[in-house]
Amino acid sequence: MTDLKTKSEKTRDRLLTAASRIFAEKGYQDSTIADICEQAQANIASVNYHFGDKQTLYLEAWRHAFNHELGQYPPDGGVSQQAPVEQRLAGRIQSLIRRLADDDSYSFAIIHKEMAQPTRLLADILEKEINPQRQQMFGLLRECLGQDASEQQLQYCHASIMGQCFQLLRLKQMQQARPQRALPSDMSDIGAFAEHVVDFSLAGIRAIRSQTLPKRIQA
Amino acid sequence: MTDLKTKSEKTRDRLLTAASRIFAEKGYQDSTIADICEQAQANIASVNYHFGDKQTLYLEAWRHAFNHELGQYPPDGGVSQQAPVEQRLAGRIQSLIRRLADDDSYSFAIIHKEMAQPTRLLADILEKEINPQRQQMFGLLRECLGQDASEQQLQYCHASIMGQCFQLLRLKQMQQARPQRALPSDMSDIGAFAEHVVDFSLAGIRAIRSQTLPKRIQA
DNA sequence: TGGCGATTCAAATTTGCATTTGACTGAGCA
DNA sequence: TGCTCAGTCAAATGCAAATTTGAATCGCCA
Repeated sequence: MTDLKTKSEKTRDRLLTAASRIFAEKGYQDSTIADICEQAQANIASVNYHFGDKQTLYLEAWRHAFNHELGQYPPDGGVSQQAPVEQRLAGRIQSLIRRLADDDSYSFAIIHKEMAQPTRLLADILEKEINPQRQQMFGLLRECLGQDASEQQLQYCHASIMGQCFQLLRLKQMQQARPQRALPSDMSDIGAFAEHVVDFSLAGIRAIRSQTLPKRIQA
Repeated sequence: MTDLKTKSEKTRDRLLTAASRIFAEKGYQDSTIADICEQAQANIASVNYHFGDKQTLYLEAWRHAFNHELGQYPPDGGVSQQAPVEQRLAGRIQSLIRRLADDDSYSFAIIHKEMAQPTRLLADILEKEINPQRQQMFGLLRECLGQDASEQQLQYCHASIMGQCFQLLRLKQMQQARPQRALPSDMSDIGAFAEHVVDFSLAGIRAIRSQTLPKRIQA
């Protein structure tokens, strides 16, 4: 890791790391500064010293997690721009799922919590960081579905894909929330699940597409 | 509505109704007893009198919502037991989506919040109430996927379907959380979305099934 | 009518947390 | 050696929200 100059930077860094982990695990409200500081081996007052308040720590922690994950998960999944569109979509889905499944990737887990219990604190950041990715996804879907696809069909297919991806987060979360109980689902083989979502979704998209085409003939 | 005998039952009922709505909207932590009592036109102390504490109110409110929805949304979606299995699965998915979309159905919205921010308070109830429905779903999926489908494939398909259904809740939630901003998705036509999920999912399931069959030939 | 258990109420108490304070530490430097 | 200043610390403060209390009220029935 990049070695840091002063002791304060080390503490600040530990705070950000612990905060992103705990915010991802419990959400903004349920996370306490005391807990974060304890896990970061820092004093309670260090949050105030380094960040001013809990809200700023939240924002900075998300940014910290997000930047940390940048590059590690290219949005295109490493698939060439020249590849067929379904392959590019597949790469994108796989990359997203791997990122969501990564126990050290907190930015999406925080978003997940934020969507369930909006604090509105991240709203601006999300708009700026997530919307571009969303638009790229829409572009791929438009290609897959054909030019006759309606805006609604695009949105629905997007929802179908994202819903499956986030379901993974939900199941992960539930598992870690109750260690003793029998697991409702085994999501340990992420690669297999990612492939499943790709196969399932591409089949779904082709079905929607083939519904759309006949309309053209009828018209 | 069923007329209630005593005034206390009325207050108790108003508390349960208000509580289930507010817990569904904000989750356990973010809901305050003061808010619930205000909306139920009851005194702060009435929660303590009727339920003892906030946790018990939470449990009772979920039960109240769940019972209230019983019958309104038959799990089979009104499709005959003799219908082809894909049709029965379709009915089930549609029924689930309509229920999730219903602004007056709180039990699933509370579950949704509970999954994102587990309080563990509902764990036992959920196990008892939800697992049967889950098992029925697995039965249908097993039929659709064929006898050669693995347990993992079943779980993955289940996750794909439930993920899409819950995505609707997520989007609804986000919409009501930020009134002014441009909507990320238009989910106003629930019937259309329900049909989309059915078409998308059945196509996905058939694709998984056709992957499975060849294994048998190879063997 | 008067008494009594069931409810309701406003006000007090307690709790859990974020935030603030002011004293302490230690490294760098003249 | 003594000054400065970024960081650290334990303890105090403040506040919002849950919980408790005890007095007031209601509805019913002897």
